[in-house]
Amino acid sequence: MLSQKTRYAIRAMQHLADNYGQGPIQLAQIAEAQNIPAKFLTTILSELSRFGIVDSQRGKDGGYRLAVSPIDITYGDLIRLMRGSLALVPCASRFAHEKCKNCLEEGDCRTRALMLEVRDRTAELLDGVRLSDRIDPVPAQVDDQD
Amino acid sequence: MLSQKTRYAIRAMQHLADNYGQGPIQLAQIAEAQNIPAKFLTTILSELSRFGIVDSQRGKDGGYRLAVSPIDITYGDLIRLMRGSLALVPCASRFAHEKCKNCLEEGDCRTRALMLEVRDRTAELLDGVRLSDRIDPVPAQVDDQD
DNA sequence: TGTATTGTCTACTTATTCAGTTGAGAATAG
DNA sequence: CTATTCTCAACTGAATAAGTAGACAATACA
Repeated sequence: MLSQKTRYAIRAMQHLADNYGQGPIQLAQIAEAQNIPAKFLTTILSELSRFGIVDSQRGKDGGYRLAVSPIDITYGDLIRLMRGSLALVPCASRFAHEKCKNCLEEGDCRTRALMLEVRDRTAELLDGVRLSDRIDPVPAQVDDQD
Repeated sequence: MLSQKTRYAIRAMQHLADNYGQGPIQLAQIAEAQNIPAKFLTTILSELSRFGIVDSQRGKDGGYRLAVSPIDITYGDLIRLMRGSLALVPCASRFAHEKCKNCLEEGDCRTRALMLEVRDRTAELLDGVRLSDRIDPVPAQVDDQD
């Protein structure tokens, strides 16, 4: 699961993408529109700013804007940035690869091939959609069946 | 990421699958072969037993065995059992669907469609491989690039 | 110059989850 | 009836997540 913080970051970035090229957007406005606790959002936006993916401006009429065109930011980028990896297990990560603790040797691992496949396919999907893409919302789920 | 407990559960189940039809396997043996803390494994196996996916037998020469043929257990089943869901966000889960906390209305959600696609594709892969399948291990990763 | 505004940063706090242990108990074989 | 093996509830300690507090820095504008 994505953490709450990652989800907030995604929504904040969508908000900035929707207002790209329109001058700085204030934190308070994002917080309200996206239903994110304002104080927590400061942590998140400062972090994104340190990552260099948003620019910030202080003082009157200050705020935040994307540092990069929304066409150049994928959902995969955002999740990797906030969470470190798209993979289900450390040994199946491609950018943050490390040995799974207490596991057998990687060469003997019975699931790594499958986990790599899942991570690759997930990356393909998440890197295929950009912040500039308008995604049609799917109707809310009614049934309760995963 | 999968929790350590989920990863232990998967390895324990693989061990039982490898010894399917050969009488009960003792916890201590699984723990040693799979490098899992024995006491923790009791918690895990008892849980799996309560789920009805393994049978246990107490007393001398007791142990555990799969309650179901390994051909009828997929990796997706195991992860869902231990983690509750394959999805990246609660609202994209199909079997454990619930609203994401502090989110916008589902009908307005900009990422749900994408998250549903990821979860469906992940499920397809994970439910396509069974405990009975012998997966060829992938050579250990050398480079560090996810 | 100075004051209101808006973001930055470090350091908490509090809640939750994870990982694992303890220890008493119950079934079974012999 | 005893040794073995699983069962179960409760507990602990560590890590992570989620969020808050509050002092500080930059900027605009008067």
